[in-house]
Amino acid sequence: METQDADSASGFERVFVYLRERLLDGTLKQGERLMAERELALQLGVSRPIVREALRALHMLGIIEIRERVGTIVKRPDASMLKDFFTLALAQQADLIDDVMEARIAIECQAVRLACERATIADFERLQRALVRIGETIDDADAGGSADFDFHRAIVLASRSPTLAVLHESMSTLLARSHRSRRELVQQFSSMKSYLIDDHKRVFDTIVSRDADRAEVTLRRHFAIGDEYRRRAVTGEGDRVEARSAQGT
Amino acid sequence: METQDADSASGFERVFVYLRERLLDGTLKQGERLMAERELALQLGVSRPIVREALRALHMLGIIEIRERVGTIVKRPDASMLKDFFTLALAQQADLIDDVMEARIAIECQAVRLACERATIADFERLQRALVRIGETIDDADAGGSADFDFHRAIVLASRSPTLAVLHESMSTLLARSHRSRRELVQQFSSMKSYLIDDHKRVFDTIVSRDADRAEVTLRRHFAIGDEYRRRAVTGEGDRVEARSAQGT
DNA sequence: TCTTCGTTCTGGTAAGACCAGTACGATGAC
DNA sequence: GTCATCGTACTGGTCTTACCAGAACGAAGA
Repeated sequence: METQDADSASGFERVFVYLRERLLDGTLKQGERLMAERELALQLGVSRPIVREALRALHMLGIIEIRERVGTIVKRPDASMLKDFFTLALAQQADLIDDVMEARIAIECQAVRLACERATIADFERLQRALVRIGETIDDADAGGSADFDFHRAIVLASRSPTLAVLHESMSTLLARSHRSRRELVQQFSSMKSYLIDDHKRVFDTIVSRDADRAEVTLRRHFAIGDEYRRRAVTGEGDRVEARSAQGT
Repeated sequence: METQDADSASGFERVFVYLRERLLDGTLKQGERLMAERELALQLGVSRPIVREALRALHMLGIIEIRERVGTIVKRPDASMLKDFFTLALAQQADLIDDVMEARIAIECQAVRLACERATIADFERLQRALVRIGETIDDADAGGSADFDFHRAIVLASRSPTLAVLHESMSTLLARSHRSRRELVQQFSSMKSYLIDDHKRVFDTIVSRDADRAEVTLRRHFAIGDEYRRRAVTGEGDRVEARSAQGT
């Protein structure tokens, strides 16, 4: 007697839309518990499995949290599902990685600008720590890649932007892998060690100086140089070219 | 006799992980159909509703497509669920909108750079069309906001980056609303008309000139000016200030 | 007042069934 | 032999009923 008007749409759609509307119009607020599955099913005139499908869908969206034997509550939105998405999407479309890297550059370049405005002492310290670790792990591809990644993440965190952070984090799986493989080039190009250390230091300095424009330029150049190394590795130019470029820089 | 071996994880988790692995290791490729729900349930030793939950979850991730009475197929990854996410996330955290706007700026600034490298004639034409529409709809908040949005979307499309496009698109709901509300300021600030027309034109010109650095600077300034108008509107400065600023610019 | 216990509620899952279209092979007409 | 038609098997969509185990919470007892 309550839901037969909501025809046309499938059961799942009905439940999903119903819940979405409740979330959008503020009827369901963060931290609140929503109806029990059974009650929801009864009220919407669908079966419980259908309700569960809709809840699972919202759960994947990072909007609700399903606590076993407790209930379903609205949680702080969390885009961690993007991680799964990027990972799976990449598996289907391997060529996507360069594309994602471009998006990552977008995120970080904006982040470094905001970081110049908003970074706190704690952010500086985190950046500093990452910087030190980059120096310490310069000869270790694994730890080095991890340190490199931490530095870049520290930049994003320093931007104090949850959205940028979550987007960056979503790409982390890919980024981490990329950082690591780039680190393996260190064996090939001896000048890379100083590049890795000095260039990150430069980026750090510009953030400390709070000059957004220069920070972005520096970071872009940092990416460009890294790309250049990778390009050279692909085209087969090795140590020989290395010597020249080392003094050229 | 079927499930006790698959320990620890819940039924849903088992199915989800199973499918994810298949997708990651290439066993399931794009366009392929996966097992029927019943068969999947039988093989994994879970009930069909559980299988359906997992399929629904993957569907939300934009990885698979469920065709009624036909089957479930692996499709080209599609991040359109981000739209739902941002919309719902914003409803829960209204303060997130400025944050999302910053992410949007990140996307567009990178996009405009790439557009300078990659834009085709078709992209220029699309930008041009949007530009014309901005001029035509300058007095209409609705159509004007839409035209404005189209222009910015055209920039992202010109970047030829699927990832940037999908991220931008995900924020479209919020952006569209924001563009519209900004357009209402036109009534308040007469100088906004020329700003809207000239500034977009300037951005367009820099893209045509394929000067990435200048394009980004121009676009950033474009955003900054828009922000400035909004700031003034919030602080209550209206037409009075307007006259001065008009000649000041 | 604090502890303990048990009822109740909750999510997790299973199993079986029916519906309505789709896909496709078999059958029949031409 | 070719083509149109027709069944039938299969598929997803959904409902129903039922049981489990742990959490929550109030009542009863120490």
